[in-house]
Amino acid sequence: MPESSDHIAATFAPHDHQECARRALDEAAARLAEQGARLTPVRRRTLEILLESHRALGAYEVLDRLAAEGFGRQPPVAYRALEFLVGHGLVHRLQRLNAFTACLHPGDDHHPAFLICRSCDKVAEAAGVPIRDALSEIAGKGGFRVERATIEAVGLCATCAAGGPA
Amino acid sequence: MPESSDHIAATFAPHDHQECARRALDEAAARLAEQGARLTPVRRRTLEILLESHRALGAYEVLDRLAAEGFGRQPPVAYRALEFLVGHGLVHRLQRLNAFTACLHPGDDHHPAFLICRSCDKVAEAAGVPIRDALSEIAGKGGFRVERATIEAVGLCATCAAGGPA
DNA sequence: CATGAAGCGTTATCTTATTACATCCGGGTT
DNA sequence: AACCCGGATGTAATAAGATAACGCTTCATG
Repeated sequence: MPESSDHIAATFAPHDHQECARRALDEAAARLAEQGARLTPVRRRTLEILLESHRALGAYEVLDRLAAEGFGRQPPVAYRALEFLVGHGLVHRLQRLNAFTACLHPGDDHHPAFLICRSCDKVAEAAGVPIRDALSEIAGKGGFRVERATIEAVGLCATCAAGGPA
Repeated sequence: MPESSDHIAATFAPHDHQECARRALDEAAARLAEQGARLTPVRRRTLEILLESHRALGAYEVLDRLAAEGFGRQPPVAYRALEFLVGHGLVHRLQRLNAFTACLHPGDDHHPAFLICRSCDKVAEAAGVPIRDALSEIAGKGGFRVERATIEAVGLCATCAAGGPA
């Protein structure tokens, strides 16, 4: 399995995105089949839409796309599909952005830290464990038991720092 | 200066809250005076409202309070006061909750991690530096430079874990 | 093939946040 | 005092994000 830092670089660098999205979709389908959950047309399409870029999309952006393709045009349509995907670890919700992004390697570390590039808007997942450990340790000294944590960083990716994406 | 873990315990444990709020307000006033910024009535009252508990309040909760006391009753009234206070480091915005909480020790570490108790809803600030360092290191390996980070944990505070607050 | 749960669609509504513009107030200047 | 200015305050209107409640359809299962 690749290092987390490879995932980060791979997300921001130009790459064969067709391939990258296809892999993620296949993995998602496989995982859902295992769990006996149904990847219905709306759900599949929602995931595909998120997989088309590494950006995070708002629920209404997703909804517009779905509506344009013949699915329902009311908010619950998008929210339900997104909620399902989030629940199955295939999509992440970004609190800072009120937006959603496809998970690129479901199953690895399901509670990553997110790196959001303010220039290209792409979102990468970074290993969350060491950060969560640091947080839990500090919290624990004050008697607080951490159950879930949101870790989201805004900054500049290597590609943009080097003068913008190709 | 006390350890961060003391701040955490102090926030969740029963304590002389009058005193605690008064101190924070005094510090806030002093800091603003230094910066030549004006602590107007709405702003002062907004800060006081947030200081009345260690909970995070939504903008509309604050607005209701302000309106009931004779201030304007339109959203911008609350949002402007909150924005001002956040800008001067006297109030923090919690992304997870879409809510605001008073800063108890402005100036110390202005970018804390937040610990939100899911039982009593109180919010404590924990030392953010070590966590941010861990995050920056991981991100840096992937070529990402972190500029701002949101670190918010939900869990159970010591007081609630021990059977609920007094 | 009956049936009950899950899924999808709708309408309506709620919460959160911002834009745009009018008015007011305090300080410094003429 | 009259003037002007910028910041602060107020309003109305609307955008953006999210959920509740309800009915019809689909589908796996007995």
